[in-house]
Amino acid sequence: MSLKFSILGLLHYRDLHGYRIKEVLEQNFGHMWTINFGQIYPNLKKMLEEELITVEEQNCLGEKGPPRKLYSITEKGKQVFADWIASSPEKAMLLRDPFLMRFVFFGFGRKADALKIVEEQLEQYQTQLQFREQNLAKWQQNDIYVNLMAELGVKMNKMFLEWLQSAKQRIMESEES
Amino acid sequence: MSLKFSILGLLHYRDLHGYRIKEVLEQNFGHMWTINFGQIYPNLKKMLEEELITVEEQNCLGEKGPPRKLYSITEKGKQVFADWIASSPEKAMLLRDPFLMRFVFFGFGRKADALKIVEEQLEQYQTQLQFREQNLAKWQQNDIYVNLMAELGVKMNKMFLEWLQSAKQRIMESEES
DNA sequence: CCTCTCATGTAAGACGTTACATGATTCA
DNA sequence: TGAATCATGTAACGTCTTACATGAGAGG
Repeated sequence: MSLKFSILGLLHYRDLHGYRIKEVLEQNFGHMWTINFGQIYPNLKKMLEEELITVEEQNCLGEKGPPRKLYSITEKGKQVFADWIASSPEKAMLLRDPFLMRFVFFGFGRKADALKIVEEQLEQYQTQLQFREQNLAKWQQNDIYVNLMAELGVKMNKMFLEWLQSAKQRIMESEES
Repeated sequence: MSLKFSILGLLHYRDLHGYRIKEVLEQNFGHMWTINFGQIYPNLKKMLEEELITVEEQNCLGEKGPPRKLYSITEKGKQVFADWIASSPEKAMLLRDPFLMRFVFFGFGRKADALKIVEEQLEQYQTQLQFREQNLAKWQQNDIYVNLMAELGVKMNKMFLEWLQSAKQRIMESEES
């Protein structure tokens, strides 16, 4: 379960509460990862029980905003994280793209429908590219790995965009089956 | 749930039984998708109830091999599939890569560990690339969309490989934090 | 005969999503 | 006062994975 380790990773940077964890994860991984409160809070609860993190409740003190719970990583948490990061990941990656899922079967649909959906996806890739280029700029001063990751995101996005543009041409030139 | 539609898509090409469906899906999407029998058989059962497919049991007839159940797509199934393929997909893609998940946090680990894991991943990308190039060659005569998809797979793989090679250089040249 | 592959299936549990419930603070 | 945002949480449901159970056929 990688949400657990993502949280431990983020807590290396600074203490966070659940709501903020979701924001940060969405900013960093939001283009390829969805996180729900329904996952975050139960996870934090479990990690507390495992003593990977500690909590400090900021109820009615001088801080502004509604009451929140600030989580910090423990020594045990750092150890568990360190073991994870030095262990070999499973090799398989999971790319689940609802667009590509349809795309591969477009031959059984109508060319006009295919082109309409391709058009929509091109816009999607363009919007996403802007977002990722902003991220890249924003993270310029971060550590080398975060930077490299952001660069990969931009490269990948550009490649998908170029691929889909040339695919659109090929589809338009193709004969109706 | 897209497994349902993948199965309907495959059944447009030819009738299949559950075991074969898994093989075909793994050959085509195996690098980005894992499918278990625990998903396939219950899905087929449900799709039968929804009358999207029909079944023909090949028990003790002249065919060789153990008894199997051959599934075909119905007219209703084709209709449901056609509606799906003409509908706009959700935009978000999901990229869940255990390697990248670790990579982004390598700054909190040791450089030697990072390099070891990067090395392993390079091999993984190389193996995968060979596999995808074979697929591309194999699908040369298939329809335009399947071809384009296979090309994307190869392009993406090459990009990841090149990115990780240059990342390795940058990591080696970087100062230990 | 034994093992491997082909083939179908179920059950338990982990993981993820959606929807709902609650309440405080902020700002118009 | 009312709506929007910040914040925490739970319950129900759906999906996915892992492990197991079963059995036929093929090949040594």
